[in-house]
Amino acid sequence: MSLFPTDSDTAVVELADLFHLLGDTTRLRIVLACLDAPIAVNDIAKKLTLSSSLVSHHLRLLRAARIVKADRHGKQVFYAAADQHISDVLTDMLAHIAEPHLDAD
Amino acid sequence: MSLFPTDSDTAVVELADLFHLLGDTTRLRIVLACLDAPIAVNDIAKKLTLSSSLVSHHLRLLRAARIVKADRHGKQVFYAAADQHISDVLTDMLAHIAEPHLDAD
DNA sequence: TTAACATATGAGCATCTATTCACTTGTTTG
DNA sequence: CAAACAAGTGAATAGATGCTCATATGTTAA
Repeated sequence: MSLFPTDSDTAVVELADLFHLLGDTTRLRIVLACLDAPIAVNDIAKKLTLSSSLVSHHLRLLRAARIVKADRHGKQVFYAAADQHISDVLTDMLAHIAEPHLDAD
Repeated sequence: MSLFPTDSDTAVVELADLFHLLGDTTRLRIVLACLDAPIAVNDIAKKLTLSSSLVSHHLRLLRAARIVKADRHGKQVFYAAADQHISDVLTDMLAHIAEPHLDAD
């Protein structure tokens, strides 16, 4: 297959799913909170001022898409970015935002 | 600021907006269609079997976020990826999908 | 076992959004 | 000018989804 998949390719759906998950502010914040070091659900909730219920809901989706991975230590479950590509994607997107642009369309 | 922005940072909102736009299958297909070479609205519509109205609606959003850029030639308007970071992001995400993983959570 | 804590999950609701349809705007040619 | 073609836009709607609340599951300590 070519570098970028064609219309009917299931990879498009997979790609869209991943981007969709990162496309929510709350969920993106949760991912960002997991980037530096593994962090427990409650600590994410406190850090972002969210209910642990909501954080858990989002982590469920993020884990299912393998954007984050879970690691239980006693009562707590620590979450971290699943692989390097996740932070690479975020770095690229930040670069896109930083890209200089004239407002000439 | 640190590599990755903090909670209240407006960059988080900007990032989420970009991901949100790529998080729709139709819109993502449109972006992918613009990657290889500039392509006219009608040609995108034909290639993806969509109404040109729908394509136009999506391109409006994609252009506003500077994911694609527009170039008019006569009656037609050609769209292309706005900068290299966009295809970089897609490449990274594809790598994430390709990442080997055991289904052990 | 019971209690306390940490995380997970189901249902309901309010909000958002992708799509369609009708129409308008812009461009070139006759 | 009018006609034909390309693209853009507004409104309406059907479906998706993030959040809250209540509850359940899992883990450790007493």
